[in-house]
Amino acid sequence: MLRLSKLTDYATVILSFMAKNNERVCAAMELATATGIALPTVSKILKTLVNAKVLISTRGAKGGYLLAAAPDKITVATIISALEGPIAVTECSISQQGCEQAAGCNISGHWNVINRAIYNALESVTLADMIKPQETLIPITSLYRLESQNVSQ
Amino acid sequence: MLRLSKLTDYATVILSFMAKNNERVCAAMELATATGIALPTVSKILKTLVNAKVLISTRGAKGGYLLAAAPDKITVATIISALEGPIAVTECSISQQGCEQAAGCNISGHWNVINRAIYNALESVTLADMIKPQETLIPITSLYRLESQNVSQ
DNA sequence: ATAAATAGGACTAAAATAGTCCCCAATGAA
DNA sequence: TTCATTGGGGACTATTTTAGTCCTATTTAT
Repeated sequence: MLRLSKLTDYATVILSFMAKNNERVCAAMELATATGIALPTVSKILKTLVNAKVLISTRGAKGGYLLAAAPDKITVATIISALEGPIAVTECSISQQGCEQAAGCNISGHWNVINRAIYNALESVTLADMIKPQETLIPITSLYRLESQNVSQ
Repeated sequence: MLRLSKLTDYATVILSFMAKNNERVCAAMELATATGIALPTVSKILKTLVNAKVLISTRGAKGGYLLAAAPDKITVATIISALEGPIAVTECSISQQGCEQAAGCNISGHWNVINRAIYNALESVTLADMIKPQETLIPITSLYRLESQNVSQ
């Protein structure tokens, strides 16, 4: 299914909330309450996002978290790679030395083409896009074509 | 990292081998030997691919597996959805009823746009492409841009 | 000082994935 | 017609990954 982890999903929810409250420092506790995600989990995600420089943190009383850039400068690709590491579909695309079966495997170049296409798709959507009303963005026909895929499974 | 499961990776290796030996029936045992993947695992993957109609099987002595279509008609999207189910990045994109937090969540439409872009990328590469020599397909510049992403992790 | 926050990391629990095995069904050949 | 060969289906186990929690240290406003 080419799944994103739950934590990444949570991260987009948290960041969307923050983007709507742009320029305001939010404490972890506030974000947990607002999103309904447990505090320790929110906290873990926020720390990761700080390390990836998506957020800036302030310690101490009245501290909290703030977006490190404007919502239209933060892409989905950035968020995903912050939580999951490099955006690539196979192990061998990440480490340059390839897999054990490197000798018999001539297909890594093709995965790179695929990875690049996926990366471009993720790079083209920003946090600002995500908080826009969605009606402007769904071409109904595309949903139908996606669903017809599901049938084969 | 947006990972594909190992089984899917194996499937591409197995199918690539079969594509190179197109029109020849291959037994599971032969494929296991050729790819270095354990027989029970190969067998499991082959069964899945038969169910998804990517392969056709023949039982009994001299039986085995055959591609159900020409290599240039079998896309990577087909292979991936055979093994992993619908190609979508979030749970909520699959079931139409959305997640528990549906009320507060306005972003599913945006995931659909992303899913579609990814699906198109995967649909545009076929098994025939994958067995071509890879030199013809890697634009070096794209690799550099992909690597610069990895740094942030 | 003290209370309110984040930082870092260890740890546990739960879930998904990978891998194996067994018994059945089909088929071709001796 | 019997037997070796090959796939079909599914249960089961082990492993790995992911999710989630918790503890202690550090920072800072009041």
